Parts: sequence; structure tokens; C-alpha cells
Amino acid sequence: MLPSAKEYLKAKIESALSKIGIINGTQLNLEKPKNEQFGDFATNIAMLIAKKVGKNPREVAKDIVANLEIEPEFVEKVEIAGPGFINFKLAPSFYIQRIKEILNQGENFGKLKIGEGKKANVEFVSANPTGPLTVGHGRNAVLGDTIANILEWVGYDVTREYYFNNAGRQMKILADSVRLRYLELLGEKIDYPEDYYQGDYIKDIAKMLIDEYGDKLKDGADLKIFKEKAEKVIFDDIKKTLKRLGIEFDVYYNEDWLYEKKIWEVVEELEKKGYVYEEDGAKWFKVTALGGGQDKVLVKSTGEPTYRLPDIAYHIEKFKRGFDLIVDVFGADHIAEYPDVLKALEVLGYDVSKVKVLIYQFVTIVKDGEVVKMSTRKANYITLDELIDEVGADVVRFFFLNRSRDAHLNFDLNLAKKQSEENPVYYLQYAHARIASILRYASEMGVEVGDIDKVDLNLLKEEEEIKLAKLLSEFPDAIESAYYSFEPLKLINYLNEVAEAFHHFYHKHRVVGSDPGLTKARLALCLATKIVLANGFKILGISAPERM
RNA sequence: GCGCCUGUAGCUCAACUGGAUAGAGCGUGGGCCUCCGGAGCCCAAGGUUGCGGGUUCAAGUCCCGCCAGGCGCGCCA
Repeated sequence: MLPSAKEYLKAKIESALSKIGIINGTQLNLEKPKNEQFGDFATNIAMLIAKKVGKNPREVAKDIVANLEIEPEFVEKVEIAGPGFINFKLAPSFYIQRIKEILNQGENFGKLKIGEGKKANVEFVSANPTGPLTVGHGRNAVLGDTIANILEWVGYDVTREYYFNNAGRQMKILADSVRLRYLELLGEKIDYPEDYYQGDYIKDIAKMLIDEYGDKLKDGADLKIFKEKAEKVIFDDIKKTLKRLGIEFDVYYNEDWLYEKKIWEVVEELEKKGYVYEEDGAKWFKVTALGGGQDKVLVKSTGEPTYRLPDIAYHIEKFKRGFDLIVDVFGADHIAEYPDVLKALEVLGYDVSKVKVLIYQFVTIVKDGEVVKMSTRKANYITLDELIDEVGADVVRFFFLNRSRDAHLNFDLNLAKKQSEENPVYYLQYAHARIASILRYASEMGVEVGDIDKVDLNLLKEEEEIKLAKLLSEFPDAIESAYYSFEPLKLINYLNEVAEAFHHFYHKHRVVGSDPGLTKARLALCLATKIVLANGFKILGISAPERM
């Protein structure tokens, strides 16, 4: 296998540096210039070390270039530009030959070994079963699932995990909400409390109970049956919604399991380390002693634990289960709580660097020009299901992924449909469908790529062909970059470039033409593009249509 | 009052983590199918990157101060 262009150039520059007696302490940066006229790769190394060497950057660059030992069949041009950039233009064959590799690796092209032999846990969604998933949960679900996909692609053994609590006060209110609706449906006069769950799904569940039990539950003071039914129905509904987006979990972790013993062990351990004190009958975690803002209650004066305790215990469990990477996907409303949890874990001797907390900014819903405050309790929400009904799973996934985590997401339902018709996801999918169509056409004409080793790829000489081939060879880099930043958006941006480069190529050059050799080479290029797009779509969780 | 995030084209968002002339989509104006898919391609208009300082060869990006918006700051989860 050929070395990647980056690796190749890096090695050459390093050796040139050592030849002129510079030991490079700083990171050697090779980046892709925005402007093509500056070549395929550029390094700013001369500017970075100029001061240390006591020369001006352009002179340093000159020294480096003079000592580069580069094979002309790989590198076409090296030049010094601007304040001291060194620009490299690689020979087209460097990229063209990669097409072979792409075709040979097929659906595995782009898979990396960074996470080989390591286990990752991605916890996301984690909504308690009190109502249907909302558009807000959608962002969490899609982000978490896609990050899990990325981790799998770079080699991790990934566990998708959903953490839930079915024991708290919310669940009691939920159960009682169902009970009251049940009685109401049986004809009793009910004063339904305002702070109970207002959604219609509560009535649906009550109706199911009537179908099942008639009025037998009428005077049962026991909420258990109401709670269990509600939980089951709602959870099934949540799972169904997620499945529509292609999301399935490996583990549903019930917070309840931690309450028996685990959380008290945490208190004990923290006490041993001297980070717990009692005040007003409560036990406090000494966060201030660890550089935090204010101390936090671990155990209330009533003897009940606060939510913090199971959170800490849960993460300890994850460590004990042997994960090398622990990813939490949270909305911005959790911003204040995770630092305390991390501090506790650190004090207890766990390697906090394994924990990656991903905070995404909130989804605000605009309906009829006004911001809707989302509340499951008040039934002021737009469900994820409704959104999927409206625009389809691919658009939903793409919609949530096509912005950075830190970007606040304004969602206007009135515009959702309109936007969906012109959604950028179709731009990508169209490129894929178009290639499929070309391949069908070629096949009808009796042309196939056949054995790739017999195709003369060097016939690809046009600017658009080389540009596309070059982009395709960068697919693994795009995945790596999405992995390091935990930003699926990087992959989308890359795929957009690929689709664009393909459309340009298509409009300028005919694939199936009179020259059989060239036709084969171009078909190979098309196939390689299709593979890259399809692999990228798989990571994003969107479909790769053969027709649209 | 304190903490986190955001402010970039009319709108929704990018910008490879400090690089060279800030880019896409939608919208607006124009052009392109006798020919492998027009859900596409090409051209144009549109910007003092919220405001003011600073750091350096280089700032949308880093630091400080304002202004505006979002989310938090509980013996709720």
C-alpha cells in the first residue's frame, strides 16, 4: 500500500529539517490550502521556527526546500509562497492509483484502526419514560448514534447505552395521571391537576387499561399496575420512534440498580478521602476543595440521595465494565452537573480523561413565529415521530447533524416541510443515484469496469478527474477528523465536496464514450465515488438510493 | 450576580482548531438538456465576521472589556 500523501511529505520534511540541523519541537502541520493555486498541501513550519533560528521565514523555507529529497514521480512541484509557506503539488498519479485501493476495499474503505482492541460506551437519549420523544431528544439521539457509528468505523467495539430512571417522583405523577384519566373514562368526575401530564397519550394508555381490565382497577389504591402499563407503552413507543431513525440500543441501564448498594459505597469512599462533611443534617460533597464553585448535597437530611450520587455510581460502573472510552451526550441543560461528577471520579482514582462529555446546544422550536417552551408535562412539544412523518428519517438525521454541536438550533416547524423539499441531503443522495444510473446505463451498453488491475487509470488526466480522485483518497482523513473532534459535521462537509466534485466532473466529461479504455477508467472513478459516498452515508445513518 | 454556549451574506449554517482572496444551501437576477438523471451545472448581486481594545509575520478563530440572545446555577431529576 502506498503511504498517504501526508505521511510521505511529513517524512520528507522532517528529514530535511534534521539535515539543516533543526530539531523540530513543534507539531509539523500539513494542511490543505483553501485556494488551489497554493497546491495540494502547505506547511507553515518555516514561519514557526524562523524566530528560533534567527532568520526570516522565507530564508528558512529556502533552506528546507533545498534539502528536500523528493521523487519527481510523486511530487510535481514545490514552491515557497507568501510570508514563508512551502506549497506542495503532488503528481496526479499519486491520487489516481488510489482508485484501485478504493475499489478493492469496497465497503471497508475508510475503516481505521485507531480504536482497535478498545471498548467504547456511548450513552445517549436517556429520556425517562414519561412521554414520547420530542424534537429536542432527536438531536441527542441522532448525534449519539452517529458518534457511535464513527467510533465503530475507527475500530472501537461500541456499546450503545440508554440510561433511565423509572422510580422517581415523575413516574409517580405519570402513574397517577393515567389513573385519573382511567377513572374519567369510566365516567367519574375528575378534577385533573394542572401539573399532571397533559398529553393525549395518557388517555390512550387509560383506554388500553379499560380494554384489558374493564372497571376492575377502579378502587385499587395501588398505582403499580398503572405505572407498569404506562412505562411499557411509552418505552415501546420510544423504541419504535428510534428504530425509525435506525437507532437501536445494546443496553438499557436502569438507574434503580444503583440505589441498593452502589451509591452508598460512593458516599463511603468519598468520606474516606475526606471530601464529605455534614451540615444541617445533610451530607455535602466538598467541591470547593477541588476547585469547584460550590459544595453540593449528596445525601439529603431525609436520608435520600440526590441525583448526583447515582450519576457518579453509574460512571464508576462504566469504568468497571472495562470501557476505554466513555462518551456522554447531554443537552446544554446538563452543563452544570457533569463537572461535579468528574471531580468525584477523579478523587476516587478513575482516569477521567477516558470520559468525553459532549454537550450540544438546545433546539428551540418556533411555531407560528413564536418560541414554544417545550415541556413533556404540559404537552407543549412536537414529537420526533411527527417530524419523521413530515420529512422522513433521512432529512431528520441530516438536519440534526448538519450543524456543529455548539450551534443553537432554531427549528421552525412551519418551514420544515418546505426546507425538506430542498434539503441539502438530496444533493448528496442525488450524486449517488446519478452514479448508479450511469453504471446501469454502462451495463446496458455492455461496458463494465471488470478487473481493476487491467484498467489504465493513467488515462484520467482531466483536471476534474484528478480533483475528484484526490478528494476520494482523503476519505480516511475526513473520518479521522470527525473522530478526533466528535463532530459528524466534518464528514458531511467532506461528502459535500465529493458530491460537488463529482457533479462538476459529470457535467464536463462524458463517462460512457467511444474510447473503451477511457470509459473503463472513468467508470472506475464513478464506482470509487459511489463507494465513498455510500460508506459516508452509512456512518451518517442515511440511505444511499440507487434511484430517487 | 456567577458559569457554559452563541452572534459571520436577507434566512439557515460552514470555515480543516492561528494561515494566503471568509464559503455553501435557500431566497433574488440571468444563462445551460438532440447527448450517460436538470433533485444538476455555470454566471451575477449580496460581508467593516455584534462593538471596542490587545497579542504577532498572520485573528472570524486566542486574551480583556462592553452589547444582544440561549441554557444553567435546588436538600428537583
